[in-house]
Amino acid sequence: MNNYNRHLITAALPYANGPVHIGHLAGVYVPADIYARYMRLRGRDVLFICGSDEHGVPITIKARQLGVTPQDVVDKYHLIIKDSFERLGISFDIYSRTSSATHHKTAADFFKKLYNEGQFIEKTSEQYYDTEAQQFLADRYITGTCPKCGNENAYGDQCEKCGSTLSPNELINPRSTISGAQPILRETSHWYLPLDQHEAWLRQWILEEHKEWKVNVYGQCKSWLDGGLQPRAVSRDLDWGVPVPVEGAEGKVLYVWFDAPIGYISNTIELRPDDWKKWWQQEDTKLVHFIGKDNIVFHCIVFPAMLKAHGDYILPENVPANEFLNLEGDKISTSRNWAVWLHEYLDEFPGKEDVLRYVLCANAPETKDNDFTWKDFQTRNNSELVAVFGNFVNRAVVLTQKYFAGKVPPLKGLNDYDKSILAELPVLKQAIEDNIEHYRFREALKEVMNIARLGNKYLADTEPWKLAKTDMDRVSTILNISLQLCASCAIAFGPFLPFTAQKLRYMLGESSAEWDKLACSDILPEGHTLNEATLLFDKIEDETVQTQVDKLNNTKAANLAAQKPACEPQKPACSFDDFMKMDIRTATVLEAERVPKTDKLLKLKIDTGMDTRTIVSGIAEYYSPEQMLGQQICILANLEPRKIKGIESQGMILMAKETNGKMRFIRPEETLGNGATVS
RNA sequence: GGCGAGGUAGCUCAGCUGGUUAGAGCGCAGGAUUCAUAAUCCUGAGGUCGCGGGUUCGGGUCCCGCUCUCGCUACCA
Repeated sequence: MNNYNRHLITAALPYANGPVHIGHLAGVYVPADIYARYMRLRGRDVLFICGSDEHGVPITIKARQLGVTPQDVVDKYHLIIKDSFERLGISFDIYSRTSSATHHKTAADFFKKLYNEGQFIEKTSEQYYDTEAQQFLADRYITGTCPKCGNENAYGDQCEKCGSTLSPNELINPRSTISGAQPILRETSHWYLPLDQHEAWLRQWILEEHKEWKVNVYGQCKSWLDGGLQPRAVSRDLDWGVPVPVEGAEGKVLYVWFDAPIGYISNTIELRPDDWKKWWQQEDTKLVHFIGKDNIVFHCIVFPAMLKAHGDYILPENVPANEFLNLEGDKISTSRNWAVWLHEYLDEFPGKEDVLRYVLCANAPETKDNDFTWKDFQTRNNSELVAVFGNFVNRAVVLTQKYFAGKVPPLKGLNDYDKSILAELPVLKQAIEDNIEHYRFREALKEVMNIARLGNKYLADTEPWKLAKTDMDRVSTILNISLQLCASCAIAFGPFLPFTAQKLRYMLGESSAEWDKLACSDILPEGHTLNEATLLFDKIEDETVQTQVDKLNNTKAANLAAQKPACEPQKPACSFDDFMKMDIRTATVLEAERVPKTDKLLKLKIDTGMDTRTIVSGIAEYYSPEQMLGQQICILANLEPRKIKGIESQGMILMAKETNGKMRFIRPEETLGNGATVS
């Protein structure tokens, strides 16, 4: 790190369509803040940049649902997010937003430069257009019948019922959610960033020059690069976002993935209008992006490609991405309200900001998904923060009040044991530094805690309360050392638990916060007056965490009740003639086998009475080939044949399906001859 | 099915480029202690390092196969 003159630290821009929860914190903001605070304490020149990501289709949809403008939505969440970060002590140098004028200009300029230099390719495609609303429709603005499960309310990009990924033109009966009209296909042109053209240097840069990146990051990048990169659209037809700054591009905005990371740059410009360039364009800046694993590809491949295409910018030196945090065994989910929301936590646990920071760091999902439980939260508070750290400080300070009227007593000679204790400190300091600089914050915090553990052991071994009756010189030395250990704690905990470190420094009579003093044996001068002993942490009682667990259980119960599958709503009326077009017949399964390399497909040979034919059906999750053999079933015989996995399927098996997904095939109440018509 | 990441003590997790009796915290058992928010300190029990092969003098650690979990992705007329 000595080759760098400044440290530019970014934390993933939170998307402003909801508040921040513990998953975001553990994955991104807590580690980033620890890193930023640490670098500042070490005297480095640091900028810690973040802000709300406020564009994109989901926000326009949320606005439409609520009957307000997109700006209203982002205003609301931007404030909640910004405020809650501040209260947790996340020390951004700036927390701005992508709807700012600075950002619009920066993003537009960025685009223009790439556009003018021919870094984009232009492609024309057909997309759905709503003639009533007079606009192109984003995937999410189109609903229709899912071609896969028949759900009538599938979105243009995804069916939430069966989970499959769709493209809008796969939908049957597409409808515009804006006007309800049937959209038409119309030509539109968009610009694409040809990622494929950047593949070669990306391979070299990541796979050769950054083998030190975390395994999850490196692995994900390699997977993408090996799969071959595709051009990616940088614009889309939407009225919310940064308008494409090109003539004839009315109604088009920058795709949110393109404008969002530029937010790091624009927020820096907003903060440092005069010298921002040296932060983004000089090789002696170390740029580090803190993100969650869902953002790896953007920050390691897409954004660097943008920066490289632009030409003036440096590339990130590292992208320490964390895995995900689960909550009480289940995936955190905003839509299911399965989360611990930061702003709620701050209200419900006043003064316990550091407890959350501690727990999220101590159990951070650095190498794999981890689980947050309230039980663990309580245990870590009670048996680590209270019992080890808080208790040690309390012991040292109370003993000093008792025997030396609250003044730091002098060192009166060190014995070998004293020396061995003091000798441990530089070792711990080194370990803390190494771990933080390699983004291992969990391990670093453990080493910090070891200072307090060392203190507890020192007191237990030397027993100053016994010596007080016989040897006050010894007591004097022991308490001096104990207080120096407390002072080291006050420094070392600074990046992790800023509020507590502050409180502790006050208790120690405004002791030093300088990182270089950490591990020194003379942080507190002899005779220095301490302030009154106060408790750094309080125990958390069973009832307190039980309340939180109950809250989650209620959420779970509510979710279950809400999900209780009613029936599918009835489909629109269908004429008798339409129905009669369908040729439904009885048939018998003669042969059945799994289609290789698929999870759901069975290939069936059936006797329809008229002929013997092949049908491929997605029922392997519910029926084994053996179970199907010899069964009489009903089929839609005159369905247009279609190739599935290279096999021509000549018909469809009729299945009954519950809303929870369970499927059973239909058969006549009594076995009939094959080819009997069903109506 | 493909790709990525995981599967190590009761629980939560470390174990870097292969090397002496596999570690930590919590929990548990026993002991010590009382300055401290019944906190602390010491000792101990507890693991066939997912399963099976292979390379090696030697494998949680490398290679192959299998299996389970999580994420992304494909198939679903």
